Amino acid sequence: MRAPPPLSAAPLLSAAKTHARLIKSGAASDTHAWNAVLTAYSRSAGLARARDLFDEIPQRDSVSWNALIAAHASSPTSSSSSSSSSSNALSWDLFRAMRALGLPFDHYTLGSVLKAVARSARLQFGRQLHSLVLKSGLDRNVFSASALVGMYAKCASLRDASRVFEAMPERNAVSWNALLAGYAEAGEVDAAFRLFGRMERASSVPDEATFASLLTLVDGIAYHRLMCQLHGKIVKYGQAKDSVVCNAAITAYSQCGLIGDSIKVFDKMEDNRDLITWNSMLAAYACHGLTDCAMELFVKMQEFGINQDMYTFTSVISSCTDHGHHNQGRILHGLVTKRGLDGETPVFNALIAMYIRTSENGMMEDAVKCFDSMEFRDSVTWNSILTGLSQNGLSTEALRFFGHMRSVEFKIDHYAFSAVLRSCSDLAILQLGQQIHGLVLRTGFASNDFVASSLIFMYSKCGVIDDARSSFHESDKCSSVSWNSIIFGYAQHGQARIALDLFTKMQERKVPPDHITFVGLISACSHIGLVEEGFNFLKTMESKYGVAIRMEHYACGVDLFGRAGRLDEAKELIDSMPFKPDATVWMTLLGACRIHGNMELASEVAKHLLEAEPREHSTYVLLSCMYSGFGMWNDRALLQREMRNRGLSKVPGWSWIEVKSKVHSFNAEDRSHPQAEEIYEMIVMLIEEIEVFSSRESEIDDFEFG
DNA sequence: CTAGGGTTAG
Repeated sequence: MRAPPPLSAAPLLSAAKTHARLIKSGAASDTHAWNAVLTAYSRSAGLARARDLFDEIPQRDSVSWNALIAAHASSPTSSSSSSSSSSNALSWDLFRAMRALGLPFDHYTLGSVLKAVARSARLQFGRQLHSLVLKSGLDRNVFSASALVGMYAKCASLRDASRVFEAMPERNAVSWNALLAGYAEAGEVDAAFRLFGRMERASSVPDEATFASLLTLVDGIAYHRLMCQLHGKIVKYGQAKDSVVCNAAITAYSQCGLIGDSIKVFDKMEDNRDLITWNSMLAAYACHGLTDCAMELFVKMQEFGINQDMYTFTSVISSCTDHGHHNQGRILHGLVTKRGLDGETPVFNALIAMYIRTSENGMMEDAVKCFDSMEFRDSVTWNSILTGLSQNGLSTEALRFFGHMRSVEFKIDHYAFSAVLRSCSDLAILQLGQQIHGLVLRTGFASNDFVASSLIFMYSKCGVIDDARSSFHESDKCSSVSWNSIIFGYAQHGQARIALDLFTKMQERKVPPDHITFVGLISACSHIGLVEEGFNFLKTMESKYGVAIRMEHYACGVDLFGRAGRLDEAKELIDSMPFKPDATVWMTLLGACRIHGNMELASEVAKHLLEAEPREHSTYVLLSCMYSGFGMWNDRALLQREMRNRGLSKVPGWSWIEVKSKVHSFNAEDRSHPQAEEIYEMIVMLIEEIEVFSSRESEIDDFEFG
């Protein structure tokens, strides 16, 4: 069970005294005094105590009912128990009971019921209350009208919220903030800041709630400038010391990459830190992968006697990023149980994600154990397991789990579709992928960029580039995600010109490219030998497009020169790198040495590789292959002995294809298939055809956009 | 007896 919330002793004590006096002195009719006790109890002793007291009041009036409804509408929430949803529902029931008794309601009543409706996002009830507000003329009351704005904003009906707001004869900061919070929640950055500008011009003074909402909009390094401007406004309106503003600022600074400023805000707070302050700082560390800082802060919180909650645990658990933190993760799991937080779905979702990240072998036992032990699972829970299976290459299990989800879960969303389609790609099972595509179309997820991206990936992997293109057309195309996939698809299919045209279209649509876009573009150029174009992307991606060059871009660049036989330039590129090249970069160069038969450079490169990753079997295989090509049998024998000494063996690669619901698999030089003769005959024919084709000039299709 | 705001997991 959960520890009860800390009670504020003084008001509770004096309320209890009044309560005792009321019972003893026979002042039963002093409803005013009873109501005061009711309010005090609901604030400091919890909902149950308030309900008991309500039953004791001899002559209940509207105020008694209002107080009880208000108590239900603001009782604390917990994801595990259904107490909040039921207490919200009870507010509504109490309101109906009150009216059935013929008691009049007022702006106090409606304010509370609207709050309860907003918290449970029951828009239909909210609309009924709206008509009551209008009928009773309370729409001119600033409390009722603001509560209405807040209700519509929380139910994500921003048009209604704004309509009520515009019709208000009188507004205060709460009215402005209610609408502003709606825009902030929906991520409507422009609308939110336009409203803020109006608020300033209307001489409404922005307060701490205004800035708390605005700060949540800061999301990514692109908001750096905006954050500076906001900081200026906060100082101007004297809100820089408010704890709620500071808490939001810690998160905002972290979001725009300025974790140092988050720490500064946190350090300055000292006297007015609350639980959310600590949780925000913890989340900032976790988000930046600063595991040690997060752990240290977590311990410090305990030393300060802070009552850690589910937010604390979800953050500190999510700071365990890799296998190195596996033990810390387990300890935290133990603490979760000890603190009685094992009923909290978000905490368990974080644990599942942690076990997936920190597992060494990509196995999912721990995560599945968590999943099995949970009482309340939400879509995040299901999707985490599915995504974990899919990302760890457990494709068959992912497909089976997806089937399970469909049979028990209420709704499959874009996360699930994206993951399961990815597994279809990995297995190259087109038929099942097409069936799931059908499901995607029926459920209306085809326009989602993530789903479309997986569809594009699947079709292009299965060689059906036209269907990949159709899926691209159906997507929203509003993020780089689907663009990247189609660019990759055409790059893999050797149609670099189309990939480059797509990049032009992407820019016309003002979709910002990211680091993955450039991997696609450079490798597209590499595949058809557009060396200068490819190198140009590498040279300008930082200066012209503001995308930082990463290791994989250098690997692409090495491939670009390497495939074209310009091995010296490939080597020069590696030498010019501002950071130490990793194994992939060297491996790319080694591959190029093999294609172009440069044994001298290959030996040099192999030295780097065997030093950096002595257990990588593919280095030995590539090198040994080259030795045979050059007839260097002694070197080959030495290398193979070395490989045996280190306990390494060649891991064969497999290919497979699905024909009429049967999967046929092959590995190199494999003649075990019953139709091997025919298959190899066909390969010879295909190779001839390819040679004829490539001797002609390649023709490029025109590409149309929708 | 009322209304708005800050922290979490894919």
